[in-house]
Amino acid sequence: MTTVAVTSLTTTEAALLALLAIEGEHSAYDLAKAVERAIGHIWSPARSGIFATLPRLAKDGLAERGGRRYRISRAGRAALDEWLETVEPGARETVFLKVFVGGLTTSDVLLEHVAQFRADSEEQLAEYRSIARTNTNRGHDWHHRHLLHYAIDRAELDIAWADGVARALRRR
Amino acid sequence: MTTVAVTSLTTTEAALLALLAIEGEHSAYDLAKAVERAIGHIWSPARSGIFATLPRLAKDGLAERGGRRYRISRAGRAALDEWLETVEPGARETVFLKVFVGGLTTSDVLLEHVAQFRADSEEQLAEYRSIARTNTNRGHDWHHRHLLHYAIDRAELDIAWADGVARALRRR
DNA sequence: TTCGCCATGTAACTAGTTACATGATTCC
DNA sequence: GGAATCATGTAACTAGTTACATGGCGAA
Repeated sequence: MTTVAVTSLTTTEAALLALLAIEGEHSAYDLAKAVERAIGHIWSPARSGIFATLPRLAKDGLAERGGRRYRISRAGRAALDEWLETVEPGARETVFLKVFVGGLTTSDVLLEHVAQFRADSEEQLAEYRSIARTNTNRGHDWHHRHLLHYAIDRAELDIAWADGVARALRRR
Repeated sequence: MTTVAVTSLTTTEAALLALLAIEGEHSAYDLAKAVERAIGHIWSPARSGIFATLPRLAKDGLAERGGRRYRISRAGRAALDEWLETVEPGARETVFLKVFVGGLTTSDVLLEHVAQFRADSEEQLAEYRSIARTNTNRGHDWHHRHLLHYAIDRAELDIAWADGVARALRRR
């Protein structure tokens, strides 16, 4: 009988595994540089966090260490795949990250993420619209209204983005 | 010679002080309800965090405790005012919070926050546009491009919002 | 040769969370 | 009078941060 560790990845762990999967073997320092250049616009762990996370990945068997360099292991790739394929409602930031490293998975998986993102945004939009109907525009409501408008525009932007990405994915 | 504690407020502390300033005396439980109803759309501490924070505010002299109820103290109001008036670059979420409770400060202060927010967004927009020019749309760049478009649209939305809020504030 | 920056980490802290515990109240 | 739910908290954990330490190595 084998025991399977079902500990799911933190976002930082997933992002680093994804980087290792994309860019191959790297040292912590190099990964920190790589983060700063690219993925950091989406997910940006502190340099010290990278140095702390990589040995943990190695200890857990998700990465292999050779000297100061790390590369993703077979188990790490499996964990990463599971993370990539797990759709969860309300996880907006991780959807962005998953699309960013979307080359590591299939269009079908990405479509599921995008669909969930769209559904979440629709829900938010409905809620904000409902709040807007009760806004009196007097007193503190005057200020709140600006944020409501922003939230509504933002939700609409999110929906349009989701639709655009979905169309592009299906066209592939 | 007097010693002044210059410990600045955490976002949760500021949000709770602002709620106390707006809604008057409340218990932790009532504040948790109030958070859920309104300000929670912008800043949403866990219920247990509220229970933990209020006694700390009282200990620090920023709130006065009567039984289980708290109200903001003179020192608390001063700390809140300073928080409200402190403009810092790149603090997007707190700008939303400050606008939300904007009735506690002046239009001039809010205009400064909004101007900083706009400047931050312009900077982001320029950076993302510059990245977009180097995007090849091949391989991983194909995926990155979707996020770049989103980031650009988002920055443009932010700028338009800042302009709209600024106009409204000046019209008051 | 010494000054500074590159590369690699560690230790302490922070702001928050989830999960649990427990007395008081209300409803059937 | 027992069950649910309200009201109030605490303890342990988490994912991250900032600030500091330190050895090597290249340039003036």
